Amino acid sequence: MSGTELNERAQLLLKNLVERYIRDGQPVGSRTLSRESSMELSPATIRNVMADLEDLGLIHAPHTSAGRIPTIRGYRLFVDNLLTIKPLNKGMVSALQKQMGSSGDPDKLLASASRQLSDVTSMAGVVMLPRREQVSLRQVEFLPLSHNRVLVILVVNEREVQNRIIQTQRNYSAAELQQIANYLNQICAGRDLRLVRQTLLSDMDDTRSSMNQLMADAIQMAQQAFSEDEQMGDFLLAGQTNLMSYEEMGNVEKLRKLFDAFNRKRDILQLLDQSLHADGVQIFIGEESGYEVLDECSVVASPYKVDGEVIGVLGVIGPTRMAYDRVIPIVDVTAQLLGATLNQIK
Amino acid sequence: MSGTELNERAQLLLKNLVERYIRDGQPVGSRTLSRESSMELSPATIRNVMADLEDLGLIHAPHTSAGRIPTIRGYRLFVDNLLTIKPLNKGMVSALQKQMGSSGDPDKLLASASRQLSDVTSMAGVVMLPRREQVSLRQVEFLPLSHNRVLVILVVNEREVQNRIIQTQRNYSAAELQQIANYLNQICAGRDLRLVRQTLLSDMDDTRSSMNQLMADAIQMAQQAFSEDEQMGDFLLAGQTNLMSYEEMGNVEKLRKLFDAFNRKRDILQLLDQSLHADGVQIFIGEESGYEVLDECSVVASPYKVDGEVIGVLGVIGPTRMAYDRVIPIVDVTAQLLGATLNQIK
DNA sequence: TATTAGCACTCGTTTTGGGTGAGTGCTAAT
DNA sequence: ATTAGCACTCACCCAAAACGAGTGCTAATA
Repeated sequence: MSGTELNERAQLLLKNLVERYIRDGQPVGSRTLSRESSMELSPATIRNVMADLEDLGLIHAPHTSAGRIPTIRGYRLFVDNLLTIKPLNKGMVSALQKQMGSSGDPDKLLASASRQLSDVTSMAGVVMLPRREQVSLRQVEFLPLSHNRVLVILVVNEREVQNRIIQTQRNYSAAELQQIANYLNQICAGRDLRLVRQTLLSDMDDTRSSMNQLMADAIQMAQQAFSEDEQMGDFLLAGQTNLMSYEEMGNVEKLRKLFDAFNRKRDILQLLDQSLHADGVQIFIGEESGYEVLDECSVVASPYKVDGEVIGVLGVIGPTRMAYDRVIPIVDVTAQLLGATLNQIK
Repeated sequence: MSGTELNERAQLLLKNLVERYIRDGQPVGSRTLSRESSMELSPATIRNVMADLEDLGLIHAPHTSAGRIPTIRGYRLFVDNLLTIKPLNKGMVSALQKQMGSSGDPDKLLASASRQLSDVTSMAGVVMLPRREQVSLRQVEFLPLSHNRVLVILVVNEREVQNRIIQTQRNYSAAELQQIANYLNQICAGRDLRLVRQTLLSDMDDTRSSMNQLMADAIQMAQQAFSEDEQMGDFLLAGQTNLMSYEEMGNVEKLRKLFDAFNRKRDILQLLDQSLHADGVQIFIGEESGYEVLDECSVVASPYKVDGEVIGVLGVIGPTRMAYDRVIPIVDVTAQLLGATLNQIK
């Protein structure tokens, strides 16, 4: 019984313990477990087994005379080996399907997916926006504003519209700007934005003298207009407030730190990034994530694909004590549905 | 002493009481007030006055043997008649000025203003986005997508870019779309979007037969593209998490309701709307706002103007017990700075 | 040898109750 | 009109006691 291996009985007991604890949040003792678990064992026997489980660091007692609760390692073992996942029933799937809607707008879809995740799980839903590793320029347009400023509209990746405002040396007329845009569209359309920037840079040196002024201006303007976007990825979060109802979040100070992390975005993004190249559902339990603010949270995440290629990650953030058997398939299915729906409107 | 009028002494006492309570959050008793207030009065006398103030509903005691705290009406009287506002020192103003920055982008400005409000006051800062009562169309552009869908880019109000995706009857080539856009730009540019929609509607009936197919298509497309935006106003909120540190928000359930209201947006918008046509700083104390979630909050708001015309509202949301003498000028000045800065880059 | 009953023990939680102190309202004296 | 004096209230703190869920260990049992 000692050593590092777990016999079947111990595993089953651990499973029961974790399930019970997830159900009602109280430390579970030997008596309870004896009644609960299908096998007929006296509390005393169970106590012996639990002592072993504690030695292995899978459960621990918050104080001497309390029942046991799973440790992070306990949850891990549970999730990896012991969990029996409840497949979603058909109705559920098609409800999700329907509710996702199919508005032509991908942004709306992503938002709807994150809301759905949060609604269905009563936790926080998160959808990481597709990373635009390479952004291919489709079209650029310039409109004059007052005070030597120009409104730049970029259409990239076939369908995304960005706009920014740049400062110019002098006032350009609408016609001049049109000409400049035409020129840039000619040489840039369909090409990657980064490449374009490099090309322009060398172009400028090469042919500085040989170009007419307008062309030179065009290139200068493009430098500004195409400047690095700088925005590290982004994500949509829904249902943060759901997290406020869990007693493990009763501590307002912790809650605040968590919400601050959501606003800061960076940590959450880095974490989600880790699931980007995994396949299938990934689970980070408590401190495993490596981020202190997520100490008492678990993250269930899955990449979603369009055309067989991963373009983003979605998932759920909630307390460590969550119904993994229900949440995992929900995240899984939502990722698939989102992928499929995005595929349709591609 | 009885009746509904307050003599000078009672007012001064109330002022001291509110100031003291705002400073350290404890119910304040007669002894404290006797020491604190400059006039020489024994605690007993002060108790008599306080009894009167209580009868008038300006203060109340949380329990028999505690000091008094201001009621909503007490705060109101204090804010309206008793408050001595600390003007901001020059350094503060120019610091705000500088920090607001002057990036050409109005959106960034608004965001920066709300962040600033929250940083400086340690509460939540809010900036209501300019209402686009009438949106004048500057330019429209169509780009073909797959599956009979078209990406529409609208430039309205000289500088704002909107984009949406519409579904069409058949596939149009880029050239066709270009033609349609040209046609629409000709007849619509510079005009109000609502008017345009109406005009198109009647045009369609009038001249159905006389037009060529493409024109008819154009009008149909415009119907979709210009369809009512539907988005009720919007606002930018910063520093919500600041609110989590106030003990009056210790109650997580209340906090959750408040945050939900922030997400719902509607209530907050309606409240801010009320300040839209007021001039100068407006203050809603506790339940005065009429929204239950704001029971223990006050809102200090001010409209901001461009070109002498009010285009939005900004302000601060925090606990009822806030330093009004400091917050009011901050909101006031920020509104003016924001207006001025927007004016510059108009 | 594995299981179990029994038992002393631990320790968080709840209850009780006295003491303290800040603050009150009332009354009578100034 | 103001104030001193006084009895009273009540949240808060602290310690002791009662409680009870659960434990580890040991010895008996199948």
